[in-house]
Amino acid sequence: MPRAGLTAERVVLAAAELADRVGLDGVTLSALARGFGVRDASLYSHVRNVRDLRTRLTLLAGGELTDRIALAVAGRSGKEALAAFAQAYREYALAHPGRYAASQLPMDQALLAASPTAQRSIEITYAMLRAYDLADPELIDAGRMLRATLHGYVTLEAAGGFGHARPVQTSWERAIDALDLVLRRWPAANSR
Amino acid sequence: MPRAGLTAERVVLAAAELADRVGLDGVTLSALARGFGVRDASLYSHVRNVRDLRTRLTLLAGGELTDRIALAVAGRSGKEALAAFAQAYREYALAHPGRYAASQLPMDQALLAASPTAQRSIEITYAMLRAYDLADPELIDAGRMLRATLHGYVTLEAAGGFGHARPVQTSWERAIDALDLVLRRWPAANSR
DNA sequence: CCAGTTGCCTAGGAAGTATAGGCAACATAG
DNA sequence: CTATGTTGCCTATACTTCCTAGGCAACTGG
Repeated sequence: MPRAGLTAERVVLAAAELADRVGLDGVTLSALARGFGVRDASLYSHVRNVRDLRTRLTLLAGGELTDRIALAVAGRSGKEALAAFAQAYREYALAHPGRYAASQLPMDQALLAASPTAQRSIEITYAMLRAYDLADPELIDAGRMLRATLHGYVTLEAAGGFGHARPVQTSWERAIDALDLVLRRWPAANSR
Repeated sequence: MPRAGLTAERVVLAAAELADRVGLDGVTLSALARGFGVRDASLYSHVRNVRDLRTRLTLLAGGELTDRIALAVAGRSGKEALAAFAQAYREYALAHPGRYAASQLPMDQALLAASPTAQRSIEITYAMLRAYDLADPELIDAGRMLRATLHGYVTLEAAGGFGHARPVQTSWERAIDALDLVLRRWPAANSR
């Protein structure tokens, strides 16, 4: 039986492509094995189990998303950086829905803490927010809100949640404006 | 073989409770059948298939969430209504993680359009936003952003995405303040 | 070349989804 | 009450997915 030349990397990449094509739920070891022309049991030589595959996929997609964002915000600050950040984020999610979904999967906290990519993602976000003169602890609050808004937006969009005739792109641009506004005037704790 | 007295409603309710207990992924016809002390095949007398079960679960959870929100905002306006809305939203998600996840599942658009609950949810949201003097098309944009932020927040929270030591409740309160700020000063299209 | 490693396979089992047909509990009409 | 039609349960079965164990030969390195 000649070897098919599989490696863990190749398997994960194929999983990413399959996720984008048929959705994350469609990524099974069985489907991947069929794609490679091998038996499903053969994949266990390269990934430990489905959970291992998903973790690797999460890290791959998270890394890609972070790279995209880093490239987009490089050399920019203020609203320009925010818009670039958000645009890169949404474009990645639109172009790679399965990868994006994988990037947001809950993951073992220890693995997450050990991931250079996760750290980098946080640093890029905070660097951008510091240009709005935000510092601890407002930096944390604002960072969380930013992430929530972006994630919520692309998730609802992907789920067909914006059914109104109003073009989503227009609403998106308004949302970026709104985010810029609150980042410039982040509410203090006693603003109520 | 005496009948176990199952109905579709009972099955869906059990699914909701199981979802909250073990997560939405753990809701299987097999698990439900075990809970009722019947064979899995028996459940097909009450639900057409897994997809039908999920759709019913989505509608149930969506209705509960909408009821909670409606109750919370009744008689309130402005920031008080917003805070009540958001609090009801997050509390439901925290108390019923599986139900909440089910409420956000993509669903057949035709079924969604025919759902009184979905319509009601939209109406409640827009009623609240009108108190901020928002009108079409800003109403749509703002509504989308509100939903995105809330959904993103509770989703990231549930996935353990807010790992920093900063208490999430504090960040949450700041996010509501931020939302109130942008709703009061919703950016116009030419604000750039 | 030889020995050790390992990537493939088969075999098999567990769990979940789903269909078909049978039987008796159930509901309803006369 | 009885007869009849309905249907909720079961068993049997098939398929899919996930996973483990052991065997064999391709592969690697000395």
